[in-house]
Amino acid sequence: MSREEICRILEEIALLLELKDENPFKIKAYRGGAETVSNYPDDIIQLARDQQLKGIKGIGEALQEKLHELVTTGKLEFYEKLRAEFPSTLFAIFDLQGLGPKKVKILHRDLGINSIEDLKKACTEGKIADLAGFGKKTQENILLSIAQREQSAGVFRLSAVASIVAHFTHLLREHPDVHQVSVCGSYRRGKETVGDLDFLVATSFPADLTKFFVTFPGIEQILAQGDTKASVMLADGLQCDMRAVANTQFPFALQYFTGSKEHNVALRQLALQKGWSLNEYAFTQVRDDAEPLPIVHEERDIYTALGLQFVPPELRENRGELEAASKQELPRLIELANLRGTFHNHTTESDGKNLLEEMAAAAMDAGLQYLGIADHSKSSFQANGLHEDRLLRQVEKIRALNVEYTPFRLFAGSEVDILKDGTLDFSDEILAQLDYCVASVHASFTLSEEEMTARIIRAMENPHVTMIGHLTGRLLLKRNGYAVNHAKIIDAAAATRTIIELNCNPKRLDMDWRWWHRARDKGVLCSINPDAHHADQLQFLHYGAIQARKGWLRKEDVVNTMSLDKMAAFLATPKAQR
DNA sequence: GCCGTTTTCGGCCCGACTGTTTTCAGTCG
Repeated sequence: MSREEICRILEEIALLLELKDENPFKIKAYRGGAETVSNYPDDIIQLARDQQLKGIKGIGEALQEKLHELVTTGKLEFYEKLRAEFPSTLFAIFDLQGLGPKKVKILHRDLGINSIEDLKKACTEGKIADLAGFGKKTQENILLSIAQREQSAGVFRLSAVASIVAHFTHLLREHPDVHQVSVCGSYRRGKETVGDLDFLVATSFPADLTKFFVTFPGIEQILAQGDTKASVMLADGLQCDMRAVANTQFPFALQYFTGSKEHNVALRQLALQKGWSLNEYAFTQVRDDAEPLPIVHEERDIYTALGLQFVPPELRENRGELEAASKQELPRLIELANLRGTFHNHTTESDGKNLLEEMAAAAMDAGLQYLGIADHSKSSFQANGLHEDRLLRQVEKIRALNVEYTPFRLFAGSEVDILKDGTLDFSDEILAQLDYCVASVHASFTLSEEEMTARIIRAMENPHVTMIGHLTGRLLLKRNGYAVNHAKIIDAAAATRTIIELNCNPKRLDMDWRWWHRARDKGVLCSINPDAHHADQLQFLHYGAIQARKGWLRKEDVVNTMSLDKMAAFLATPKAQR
């Protein structure tokens, strides 16, 4: 039983207890237990097996016993009994925005609703509006939520499939008859979400490879299996395809299956101009007066043959990359290794899981020169936001630690709430004592686009606001961002010299990559920030680099590529003169 | 269900917003 499975079961218990109207603090205890299990820095499975969980904060006697039962028997009687009381399809309803345990319980009890399908039917039949505590508006909102969910069904966040990609790629690479392996498709292009995974292998024995592929762990159903292609469905609904080609075909297949479709269509048109046809296997001559066929050893040679610069996969979205490549004007894209530090990180002082010192140690381990600490401000109650006195004490502590940490450096900041009217949660006098500040919206999401845009612009006009955090507040596949006029925000950012964050928490990836090219052209700087609530989450910078590349950003467009000296000088310069 | 220089019970995160009500319950961050 894996750590993830245990967490899922504890979370599910919490939901079930909510349905049963249990003591909310008991529910909280199960959630806390899941959190502890997920973040525990040691082998908590082994500790549970050896009954050595005593003393771990958040795991009391009851959870100690339950975890022991889970890891030794693979089952938990308490959970099985609880689960038998409700249909499993009921859980999906909790994912809908606006529906919590109380409402779900009423729907289940009074209308016998057991699934999203039942719920949708009841809504369209107008049965929901008559329920006590519900109304017409609620009914409409539920239908909206369902529509949004349907839109994103069978779609996964990039980070959610990363481990499957690594695992399957590894298994394929280990096979003795495989020469080359790559994942293709939207995953290779670094799209924020993917619908399926495409694996490509070069081999002389394709049929053996498709046979091998369908034996991979976690496969629930084999959708198709032929001599060169296999298609499978994993238990979580993720479809994985594998294609096997000859070694000489590999570069063509890699290019073809990476896409995007629109990029490929444009590329094939270029080939036709030279008298060649391009498909997933080769160039072929289609006109007598065609130029001689090029020799292709690797993917790059295809682009070269067409008179193009190599187009990195992240840019292959048919958004001007071929035109730029034909003029040799593609930007030299930023790389993860260019990052020297990062801002917007939390500690246990607000809702982070690691101490200030632990976050600093993780940053040093990651090879960073500096780390910005930006805990929540007081209005974010739910996140244990800091009042002025706690903030100033933290600043003092950071200054003291910096003496010891030299040449590494902590920057003292705050993730200050942008209040409903665009003013900030801290006064200018307080903000002036910080090295920087990230200003973010955490409440009043339902303002009109005009109001929300004005609200954020007002915050940017504050000389102490260094950068705007998670611009739209979106949670990928879960919640749309609040209404913001990106173009106006970008213009205001340029005018006020305010940095825009690329929040690289894989659930957010906000501001969206589609806007960065425009921001860059207006001279707006980007800060790639993990929004880390745990020391391990500094690794999110990896996703930030990918999204920045998708947004055509170069090293010079991203502030946290600056060396420590330059960064310190930059922050010390008044905002208007940066 | 967890926790404890108030240690075996009593407290545990608080406020805004929405949609339902006619003073508030449910949900969310």
